[in-house]
Amino acid sequence: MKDKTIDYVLRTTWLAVQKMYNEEASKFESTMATGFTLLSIDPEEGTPSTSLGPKMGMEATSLSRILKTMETRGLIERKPNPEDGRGVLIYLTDFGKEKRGYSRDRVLKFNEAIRKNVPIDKLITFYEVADTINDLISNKKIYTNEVNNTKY
Amino acid sequence: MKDKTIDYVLRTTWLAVQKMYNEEASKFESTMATGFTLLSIDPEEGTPSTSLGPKMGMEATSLSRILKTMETRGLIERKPNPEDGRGVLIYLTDFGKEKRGYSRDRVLKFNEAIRKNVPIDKLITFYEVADTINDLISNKKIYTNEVNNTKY
DNA sequence: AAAATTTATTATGCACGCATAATAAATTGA
DNA sequence: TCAATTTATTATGCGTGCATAATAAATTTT
Repeated sequence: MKDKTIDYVLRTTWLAVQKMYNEEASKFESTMATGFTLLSIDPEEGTPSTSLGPKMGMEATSLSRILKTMETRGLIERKPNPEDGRGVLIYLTDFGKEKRGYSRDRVLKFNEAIRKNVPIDKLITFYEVADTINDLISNKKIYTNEVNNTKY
Repeated sequence: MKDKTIDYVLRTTWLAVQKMYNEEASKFESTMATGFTLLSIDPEEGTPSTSLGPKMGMEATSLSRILKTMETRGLIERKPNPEDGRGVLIYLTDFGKEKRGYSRDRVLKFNEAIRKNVPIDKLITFYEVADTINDLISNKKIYTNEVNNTKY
């Protein structure tokens, strides 16, 4: 494993998690992204769709299609936001609340399993390294000093 | 960051890396996956396409479409494997070799930047935790003990 | 050797996320 | 106030990866 690049490790580990979540979600006719979205919607009151992107770490434009699919499947309802003519409030249906419970269970179980099998200090280091990677990328410090097109 | 779930950290960090690689690749009319594939192909001799999936950590079926696109774009040639009537050997074109150099540069620069900014012991821990996550998933130890459909 | 199984590949459909462009409403500025 | 800008949303196209099914060649079994 240590001879692999950092991007390889990140990529394959994430793909494994994604695959696992999608396999689990398929057991209750759902998907990973739908599950994550359900968990980001307040089950008690209208959730402004603007709040979902930041919470889930993705672009609003990516969410739009997911929400549309979720509405088609009867998991949510989109209602106009009375306080903002552009905006939308998301409401979970009873069906959506049911699926949300299943998703919540899967996410909790996965995260518990990791915490039980990884010492806390190592987990903290893992988070720190992820933070550093995100910082390096968002600060654009990697490719800025003159792009090198050397051929190998 | 520490209040985020492990899957959230993995997902968003990988998405940031993917986005960065795609932005870089677009500067030389390529994509991330094409770059990774180019780097897995031996520039000197025919590469059996069977070797690519394991090396890149993905299914052969996923690669098939990527290779087709790469051939269409003139980066590679697929020739029948004389030693196996089912198989295919991949050859880089000169154009493919040129793009391979650009991709190699980007991957090296990224991994160097991380290594310069993350102490080696922390990086090792990062790899260890990733290993543990992959093990837990592939050993199916997370959801096997009676699926719990409790509603929340 | 013939039948059954496995392996390599392709095609197709779907999920997930970004980029870009369009539209409409809200906000800012002159 | 009216124009310019910003913000929220949707639509669309594309890249990336998996699942499934089909096909053909190789291997194993009988």
